[in-house]
Amino acid sequence: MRVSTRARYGINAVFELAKNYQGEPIAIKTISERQKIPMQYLEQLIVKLRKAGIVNSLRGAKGGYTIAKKPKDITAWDVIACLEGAFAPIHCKRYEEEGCDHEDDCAGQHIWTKVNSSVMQAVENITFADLIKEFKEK
Amino acid sequence: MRVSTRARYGINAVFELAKNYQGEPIAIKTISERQKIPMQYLEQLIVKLRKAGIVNSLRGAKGGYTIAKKPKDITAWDVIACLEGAFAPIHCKRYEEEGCDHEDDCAGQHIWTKVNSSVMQAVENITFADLIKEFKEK
DNA sequence: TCATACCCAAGTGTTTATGTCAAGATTTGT
DNA sequence: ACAAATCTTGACATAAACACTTGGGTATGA
Repeated sequence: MRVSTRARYGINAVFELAKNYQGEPIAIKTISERQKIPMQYLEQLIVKLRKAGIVNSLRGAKGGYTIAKKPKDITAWDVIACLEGAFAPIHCKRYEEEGCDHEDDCAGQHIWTKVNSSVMQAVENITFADLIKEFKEK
Repeated sequence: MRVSTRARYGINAVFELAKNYQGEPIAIKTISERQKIPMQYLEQLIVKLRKAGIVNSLRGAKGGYTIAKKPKDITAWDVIACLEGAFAPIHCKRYEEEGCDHEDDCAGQHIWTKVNSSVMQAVENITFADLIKEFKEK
C-alpha cells in the first residue's frame, strides 16, 4: 500500500500555509524551497487545492497563496482527497470493469471496506490545527 | 492510496484454501480458476505464502496446496505483509535516503504514522475464520 | 514410466507516478 | 512601464512498479 507523493507534498504545502494563517501571501517558489517540493510540480498540485477551496491565490507582484480557512477547519482528508482522487476507496477493478461474478466468494470486499473506513476515520480526524500544535510542541 | 492486486489475489487464494481447511490439497490451477487469478502469476505469489509458512505444498501428482494453520490463526495482515513487502509502513523516502533535514517541519510524519497504525490494526483484526463466517452467512 | 503438479529464474510489456519543460496570458504592486 | 507573480495547458521524459509469460527443472502417485 502506498501513498503518492502528491498527497505528501500537498500536506506539506498546506501545512506551510496553515502556519502562516492570516499572514501575507507566500509565493510558490518560497513554499517549494521551504518544503523541498519541485516547483513546477507543486504548481500543478496547488491549482487543485485552490479549486477545492483549500487555498486562496493572489496574483501579481507580492502575490502568492494563503490558506482559505482556519487551520482547524481543514483536515488531512480534505487535502488528500483533493489531490489523490480516490484515496481511501480501494476498489475491485474487476468488479468495476466486468461486474464481479464471484462477489459471494470475494474475501476481499470485507477487508478493503474495513481498511477504507479506518483510514478515512484516521485522516478525517487530523486537522491542520493539530499539526501545528504538534509542530510547536517540538 | 492503493492496494496491489498481489494482496488481493493473495487474500483470495488463501481464502480458497482456508475454506478447504483439513481437506485434500488444491492445485494452483484449480485455485486460479475458482478465484480467477492468472495461474503463473499466482504461482509466484503462492511461493511467498509458502515461505512465510501460511500455506503448505505437496508436490507431484495429486499435489497442491493446503493452508498451514487454522483459519482463525491467520490474519489478513499476515497475507498482505507477506506479499506486499511494505504495506502499511508509509515511509518518507526522503528521510530514508538523505536524512530528512526538515523533520521538525514535516507535517506528514504525524499523519502517516496514524494512518499506518489504523490500517494495521484493521487488518490484524481480521482472520480467515472471520472471512469464512462472513461468507457462510450470505 | 509417465502424467501431474510444484519449483525456480528470468524476461517482457504496460501502466502509473513523478516529474520537466515550454510558451505564453493575465494580474497587480511599485 | 515594469517586474513579479499567478494562471493555463499541453507535451514530453523517465523510472519504477506491476502484472504477467516463458521455459525450463524436479518430485510424486498411480
